[in-house]
Amino acid sequence: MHSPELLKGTLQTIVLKVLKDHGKMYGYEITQRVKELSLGSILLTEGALYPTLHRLEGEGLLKTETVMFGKRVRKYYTITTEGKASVKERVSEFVDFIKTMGNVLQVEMN
Amino acid sequence: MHSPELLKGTLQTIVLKVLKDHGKMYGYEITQRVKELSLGSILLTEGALYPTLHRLEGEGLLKTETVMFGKRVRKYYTITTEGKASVKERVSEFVDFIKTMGNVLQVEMN
DNA sequence: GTCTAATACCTAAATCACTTAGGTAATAAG
DNA sequence: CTTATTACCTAAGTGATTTAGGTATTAGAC
Repeated sequence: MHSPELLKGTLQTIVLKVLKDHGKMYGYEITQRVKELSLGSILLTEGALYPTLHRLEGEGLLKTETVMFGKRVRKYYTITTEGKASVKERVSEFVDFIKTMGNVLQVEMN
Repeated sequence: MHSPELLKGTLQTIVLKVLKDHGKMYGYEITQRVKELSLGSILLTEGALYPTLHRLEGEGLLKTETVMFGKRVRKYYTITTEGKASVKERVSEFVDFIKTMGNVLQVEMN
């Protein structure tokens, strides 16, 4: 586990990117995928995730579809065209940030 | 300028690392050095910097020396042995974080 | 069969680093 | 003499995230 402070400001980008790469997913599934991709070091909390999903939906970057799975509800999220444009920008902004931090901290990031 | 949210959680690491690399410095000088190293994209605000310096001093990671420069006060900060250990840890933690983010966002950070 | 862990959604109060917005004062430039 | 820069500082406000709750279904262990 990383110190959680570093994660701040990256949650939206992570959610959008994972949804862009893996298509239709529901909230809980996103937490599991991120856990997998990060080898267990990024554990999204539900208290942060659900409000973020609702916000991204409200901004038109995600759209939803509620499905009954037996008696259990699943709310699937898909990225919109607008969301794809946004994630592209956010990821490249993140990469720029990392390059800058590499200069400031004088380390190689690879 | 990067979106400032990404910077959250990195301020202490930046301050400690810059002080480790450049030796004795005062607050204003740190803002200028960081601005330089980041090619103008990281502009530390004083409202964040000074409380951080005081906190790091309180934790024993920095020590200070106040010098009169003509009629102007300058408070020089130096990193302590404890601070050096801390910065080493924080930087490698940051590098780990970047690697993890590289996996999650599926991008090369170099 | 029932108890716990995992799945699956959600909200709301509290936290805390940081921004914003102040304040003081010396020096340099025009 | 007025503005920009240097140089320190504090405190209220902000906002993303944590913490701490709540509801309910399904699977596995004992």
